[in-house]
Amino acid sequence: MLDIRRIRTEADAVKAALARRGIDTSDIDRLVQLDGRQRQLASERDELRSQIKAMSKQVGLLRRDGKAEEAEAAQQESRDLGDREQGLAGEAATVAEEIHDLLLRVPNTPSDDAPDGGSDADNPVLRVQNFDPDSFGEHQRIPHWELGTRYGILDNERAVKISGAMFTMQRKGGATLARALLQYALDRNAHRFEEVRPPTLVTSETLTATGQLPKFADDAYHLERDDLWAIPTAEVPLTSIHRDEILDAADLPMRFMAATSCYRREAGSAGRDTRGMLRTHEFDKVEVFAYVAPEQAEEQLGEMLEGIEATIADLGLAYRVLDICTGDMGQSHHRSFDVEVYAPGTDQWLEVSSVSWFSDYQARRGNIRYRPGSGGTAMVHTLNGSALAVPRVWAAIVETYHRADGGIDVPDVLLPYFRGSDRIA
RNA sequence: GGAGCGGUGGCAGAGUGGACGAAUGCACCGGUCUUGAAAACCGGCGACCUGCAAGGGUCCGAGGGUUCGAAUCCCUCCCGCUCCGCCA
Repeated sequence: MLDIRRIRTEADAVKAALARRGIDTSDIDRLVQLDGRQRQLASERDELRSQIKAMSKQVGLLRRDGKAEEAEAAQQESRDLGDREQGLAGEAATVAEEIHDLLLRVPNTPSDDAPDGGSDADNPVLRVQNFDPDSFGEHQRIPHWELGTRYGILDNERAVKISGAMFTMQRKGGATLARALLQYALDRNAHRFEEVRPPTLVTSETLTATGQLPKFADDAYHLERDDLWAIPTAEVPLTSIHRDEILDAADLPMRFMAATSCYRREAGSAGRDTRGMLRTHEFDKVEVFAYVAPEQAEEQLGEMLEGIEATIADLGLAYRVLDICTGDMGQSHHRSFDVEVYAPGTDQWLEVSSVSWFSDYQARRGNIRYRPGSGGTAMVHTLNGSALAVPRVWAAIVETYHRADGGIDVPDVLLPYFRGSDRIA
């Protein structure tokens, strides 16, 4: 969430920044108004409390000195002050609640560097790598779900029987490929990031810190009896590792990575990309994450993007990098880049990674601070990126590595994970 | 799930209705001493809100309640430990 002090002192600048997302900014006006009222109420209450405290001390002294009548009078006066204070407290609680609810729903302000735009159609393509459209043969122009069925490495029919629509199951070399990709991505990043196996069922507080709650509750799986949520990405538990803590500046940046299953209800997506495994309710992903001091954020962002590009490039896949525009950014994002791989079978660019800088938006929601050299405490910045989202990379590999004479090769960098085989199928 | 015991500052740990935001120790920071360091000694040392400042206010797991006054009493919940049950 945004800093209420920033909203108070720079309301116009905040509104201008949010307007670049193409959203209504009347919430900011309302927040400024509520904030003024809250501050007024707080100062009145502080004054009353101060009087009550002084009065109570006097009561104690009077009673000790045996002056019962005077003590009784002071008690009565203190009671009256207490009643007034109660009234103010009630109003203050109402105002505080409205402020909190509003703040949780106001999105992050985009970075000045983020390009303007209204939708994903406006995202500038920063670069295209390894891509030559004429290099693909007819045998590579077959969608992965056809190849998957042909070679028995994808069995979605049975996945649907087991779990319903939009679930997927890989078998044999296809299953090996999915697991190999996870291990490959972890190994690629192990020199920079601490490996973590976090819980994948989390509390509402955890899901609120990253921004999925309260606005996007419908997108997540909820286990009602236990009030737990299935994570949509490892970003969720990783961000909450140090929630409600104050970090030592010397420890920053702190970097974590995790391979987890991710669960998404994907409401409203039926009918598009539902074949194969491009869009499913459950998939595996390796996520990289960092807590940094604000001045370290841009460098960390560049480093993450670079690492992710190298991971994809070394798999021998064509990819491109998009600079996400203000109209397409997620609620919590301050700056964001997408990496898309080229899937020849369907002639599509598939989003396999999103590298994002959240400024202090998530840190404030999760109360994650550090002690800067200047003294006191300040909010950290958080960043994360998908190091490798398995299903779409799986699809691109199966299509790209399909041989003209039949069979599917293992990309060189994955050979160590294939038990001596050099064939996926 | 049942029974018992707990939850206090970075850590350990006192405090069971009245000057407690909280003793003490450790850790940490500054200083004295020393060629340097250690030791010793002196001083400092929580977070947050508000205010130009002086100051005022909030926070002892969370939320409610009793009281003139709550870390302290009562209720609910959460978490931890021990034992039992169950279990990969």
